[in-house]
Amino acid sequence: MQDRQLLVGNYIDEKGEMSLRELEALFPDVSSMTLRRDLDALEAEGRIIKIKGGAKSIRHLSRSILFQNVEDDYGHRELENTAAKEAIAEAAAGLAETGCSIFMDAGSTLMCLARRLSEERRFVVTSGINVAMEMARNKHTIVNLIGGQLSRDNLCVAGAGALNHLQNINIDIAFIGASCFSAEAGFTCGDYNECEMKRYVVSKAKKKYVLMDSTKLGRSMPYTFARPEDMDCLITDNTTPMLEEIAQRAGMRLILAQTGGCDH
Amino acid sequence: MQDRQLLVGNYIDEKGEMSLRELEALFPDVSSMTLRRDLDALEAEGRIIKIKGGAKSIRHLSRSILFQNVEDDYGHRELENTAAKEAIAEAAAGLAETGCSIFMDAGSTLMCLARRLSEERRFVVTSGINVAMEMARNKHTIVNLIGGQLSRDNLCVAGAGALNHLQNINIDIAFIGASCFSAEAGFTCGDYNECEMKRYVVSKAKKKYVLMDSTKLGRSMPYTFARPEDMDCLITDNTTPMLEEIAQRAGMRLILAQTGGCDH
DNA sequence: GATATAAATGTTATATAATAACATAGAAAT
DNA sequence: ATTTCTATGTTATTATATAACATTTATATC
Repeated sequence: MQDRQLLVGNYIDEKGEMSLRELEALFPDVSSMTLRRDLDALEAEGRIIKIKGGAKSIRHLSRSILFQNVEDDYGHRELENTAAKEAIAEAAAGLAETGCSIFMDAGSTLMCLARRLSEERRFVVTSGINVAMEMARNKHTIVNLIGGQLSRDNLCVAGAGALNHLQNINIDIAFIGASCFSAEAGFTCGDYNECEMKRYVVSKAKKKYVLMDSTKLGRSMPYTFARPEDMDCLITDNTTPMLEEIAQRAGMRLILAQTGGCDH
Repeated sequence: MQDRQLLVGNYIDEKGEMSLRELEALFPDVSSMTLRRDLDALEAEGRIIKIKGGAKSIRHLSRSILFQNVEDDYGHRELENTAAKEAIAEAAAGLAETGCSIFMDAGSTLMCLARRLSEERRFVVTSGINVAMEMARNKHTIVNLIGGQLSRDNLCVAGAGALNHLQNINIDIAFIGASCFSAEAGFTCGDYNECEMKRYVVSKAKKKYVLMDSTKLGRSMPYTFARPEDMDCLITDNTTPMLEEIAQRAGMRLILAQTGGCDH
């Protein structure tokens, strides 16, 4: 039956990867050979790829590919601190009201957020082409991509055209990523165009949230795009007394995202 | 040795997929167990994924994912007429001089072209976010992405912002895709914004090439973005006497791309 | 409604591949 | 020179995939 085949596909998409054993447990009234044949069919459709003892979801793989930021010379990148980023994204997702216009920055933390938001009807402006691609999965989401020069590093577009483009767009909520934060320099990033773009968004948006994991605390990059007093809220995974003081003085709310495991 | 492991990775990237047998033949002086362990390491790095009897390249998979145009309701799409598209792209690649500014449209044929162009130093403006992603693979290519609303169907951005954006960009060579061509309607496409964008590019570019496989001949879509006399050249995989006459009268060059297999 | 045909599923035997555990050789460190 | 570690090889075992055939279920045709 086609029914079961679709179900199998959905299960695999959901979990990312499933063993034949798990499938057998889920479908006890068909033989494992039938399930194998289902996997064959799904693979032929390009929906999954079979691995030893099970299968992986292509859709899921595509997510990790989009994450993988056109990999660096050794192929490893952005695998760092995933737990923190996921937690931060989870916390941010709670702040993304529906029915309003949302700006989403580029970067891996924002990509984590995109995954969580891609199920609902929304209007999204973004500077990240992987974010755009992820959000476009949902038929009911309108995705607007900023134009400009593409940065290989973080798949972010920025530049002269970007500012023009943003001029005519209203932003209710802006989710912005930061490369670093320090007391002296504020929120910084390493690219001039990107910095200008972020600064413009900050000046324009009604609510401004910055997403940054705690490893970026106390460091700085060349370009400052905002000071604490410019932002409504910082969502991060760890705090210091210093940071709390700065936040309090600037009237910037601090949200501490709980990472999955215990964190002592 | 790390050396061999890198080599194995490169081979797999190149061929997209390799069996253990093939690897054994390529590396006769190590045992198959060693090669297995290499595959384990490469998989841990996220470079390949192991399948029964061999491995697949993630980089290669990512290409098919980018192709797969945010799949339609049944997951199959754009697998049609791949041979023709590849041949057309191959012919077009020969026309893409280096050291000039190139516009690349969105769509699967253009994505085929992107794969071929992504090895050289270039300046590229594009409306396709998958095209942009593919081109960004090369460190020496500057990629400029048009902004605007993203179409789920073909991962194309277009709209008001796009025209503004294009205003300040000079285009030496434009590679444009077409959904349909007919004698009465000329080159057409199905989206208004996209049509305007294409038309603007055509008006602006010094050389204008249109890429279209022959299945799209004789049909038409709502919006006309160019007539034969507007274009310098049509690259396709098959011709008709009718088409040849039209081309001749309009002064549009016809390039016939040879598909791999014999085509009688 | 009966029969023929095709499609889907089940069963088994066989071939193939993956793993684990241990053995060996080569390189780096002391 | 000796130790230690890492990379590689060997083998036996286990698990998995495949192929071929048997059976059931659905579909079409008369």
